[in-house]
Amino acid sequence: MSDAPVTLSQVAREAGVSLATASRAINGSATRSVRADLRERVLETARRLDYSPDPSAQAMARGRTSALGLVVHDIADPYFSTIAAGVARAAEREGLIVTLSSTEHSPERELAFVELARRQRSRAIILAGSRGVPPEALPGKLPAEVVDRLQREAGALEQALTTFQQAGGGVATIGQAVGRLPVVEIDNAGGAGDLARELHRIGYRRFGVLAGPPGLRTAADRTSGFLGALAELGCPVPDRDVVRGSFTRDGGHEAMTALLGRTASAAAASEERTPEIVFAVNDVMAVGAMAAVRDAGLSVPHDVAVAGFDDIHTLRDVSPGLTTVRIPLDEISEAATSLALGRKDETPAPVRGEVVLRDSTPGTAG
Amino acid sequence: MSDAPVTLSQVAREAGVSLATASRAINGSATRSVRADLRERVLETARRLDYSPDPSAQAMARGRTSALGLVVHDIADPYFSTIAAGVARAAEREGLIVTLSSTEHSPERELAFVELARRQRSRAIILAGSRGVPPEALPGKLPAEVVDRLQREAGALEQALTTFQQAGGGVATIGQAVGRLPVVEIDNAGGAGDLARELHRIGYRRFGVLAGPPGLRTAADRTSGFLGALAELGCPVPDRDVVRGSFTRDGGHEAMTALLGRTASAAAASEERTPEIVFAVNDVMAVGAMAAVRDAGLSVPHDVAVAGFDDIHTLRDVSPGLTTVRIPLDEISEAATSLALGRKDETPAPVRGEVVLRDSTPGTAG
DNA sequence: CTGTTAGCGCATTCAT
DNA sequence: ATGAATGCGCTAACAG
Repeated sequence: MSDAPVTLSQVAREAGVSLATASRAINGSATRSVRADLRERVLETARRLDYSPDPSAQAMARGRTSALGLVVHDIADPYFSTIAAGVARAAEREGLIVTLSSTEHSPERELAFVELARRQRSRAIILAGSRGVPPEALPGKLPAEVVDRLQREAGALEQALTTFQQAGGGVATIGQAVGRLPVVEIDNAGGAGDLARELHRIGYRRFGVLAGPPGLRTAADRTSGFLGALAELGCPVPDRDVVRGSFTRDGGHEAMTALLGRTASAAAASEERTPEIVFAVNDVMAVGAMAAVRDAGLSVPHDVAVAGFDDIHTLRDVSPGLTTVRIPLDEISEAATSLALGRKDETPAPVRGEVVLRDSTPGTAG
Repeated sequence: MSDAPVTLSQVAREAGVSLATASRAINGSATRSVRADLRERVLETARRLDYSPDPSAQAMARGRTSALGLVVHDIADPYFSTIAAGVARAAEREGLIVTLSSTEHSPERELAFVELARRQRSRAIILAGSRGVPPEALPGKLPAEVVDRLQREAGALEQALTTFQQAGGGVATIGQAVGRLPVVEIDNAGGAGDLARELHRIGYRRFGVLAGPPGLRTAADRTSGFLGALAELGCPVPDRDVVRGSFTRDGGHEAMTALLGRTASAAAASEERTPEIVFAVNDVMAVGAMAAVRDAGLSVPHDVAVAGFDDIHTLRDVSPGLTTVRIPLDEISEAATSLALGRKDETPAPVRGEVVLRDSTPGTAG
């Protein structure tokens, strides 16, 4: 019925107090305090008039909003949507509004959103799946142009985040660090190494890897951790069995299809070089890879075993169960929220995942 | 380096014009216009100073923000995250900021968010998975208390949305209508009926249904559409083979487990009444149900066939492929955004899904 | 402890 | 066509 929203001054007038008092009563000012009976009267009339503050006005007066920006590559990806759920829950508790940006893997959008968050004076911003220049460890040199572009993009992003932070905003990244900014780090290399050792222990020897795209540190770290551990075990993976694909379900499908095609033709010459197990650097890729195996008329794990990384929730429903490295996404997203909001002073220790063996890698004993 | 954001007045001063002129030059006022050379000068200095407007200030001056509110039950659910992706894409095109609320199935949060959107003067709000009082058609009477609560909740939600709309905000719901508010409707009953007829055609006769919870119209409509079509085909489903569960993956798992347990014990007495096929009212429930079948040591479709509804993306990776009713979620979420933004005058025709038969329901011919 | 006042950054009305 | 002035709703100095 009532069209125009109720304002604070209406409440104040109605309650017979000044604007300032009403504000303090409702908001509980840090410095000043309000007599109990007055506060009660204000609160009561506010309730009666169904008052609630205008966030824009508060933002202007305070110089900061109560918005929490969340940046993900693709909200439809279970990995990111799980993170989003955790962040949303934490934000709700803190009374913050979540503003979402699904960048669809575009560095430009990522950057634009960070800058928007700054001028909007968002309280904090959380970056999941952030980028970073790939370490040298990444197998296969990249063209100088590509490295150049990646560096430029990473630099711009870091610069924007730093500016945001200097303007008083909180920042946290999930996955791996961007510059020296706060991060809930995932020990990707360590987890992948653990996985490699475990798979080796249960008997696998001929490995393939579905690596991610250049420019994604997370992917690069997992790849190098995996390959490094195998090399130490005296079980190196030939370059030709490391196939790049995008960090998505379809990327996994394509990479696996390519690998299968290549090894099929090679099989005639020397059967020995067919990977008996393939590690995809994340679960959505692994799931796509499993589909590719099925599409090729083969079966997991009979013809080829598969392992992933992350342990996304939807894995409960894939069959056979996918061996992976469990990352506690819920905890991590909550931790990132706390970190971004300055609830924790220091950067927490890197999260090291836990290897979870399932039916997709039964081992070679049987 | 520069800490404080650049303001319009700084740009104006720097360009040697008044605040008003700068505003008009940058924003292109509706009524007034600006001389070309001046405008160019303003634009140039704005660019040079890296000016960008403060959304809160604009919101206050204009009386409306450029925020688009999105309400979903659970952002981690693939159904909703797909919708979110579509809405995010459309919003990006429109230059709007998406504010997300993952209500975790809480009517109170839903309501709170709608009210927040009003206070915040959001441009529009999109409600996915909205509630509604279940139609009488729903099998099994509900306790009067429950009906009462549901009605109260639905009424409050509709009231809040209507108020928001009267205050100038755009509204669209996805799924089924809330009152007379704009909606991109899904013909749930029709689609479920089509599915029932198709399954009947390929030979199935003994059906079970994993129905949703009371209070969810979408679930109720699908259930009644399915049961109604079967009744017309002379193939009614006994009440005992209609099991309720929550509208989630776990709900499907539990309901299927319950159904299997019940029929297992009943099987001793009369084998005939074991459902040969079970329809879960959405895909995530169906996927949970398939897991339950596996957990019981049985197999799909050999021991029991399964069908779902929605055709969520992640279905590509379940095996065997799940028969379902395909709903074009991408189109729908874009349509809903247009509708909420008033880009379309009239409510579009209800979307009727398309039955997609896959390996989970091979039929009884073989 | 309470009230008065001055902006926050911008769009817009009114004069010019 | 341009500029000066007003106010959006609220918080935070400043007085009392």
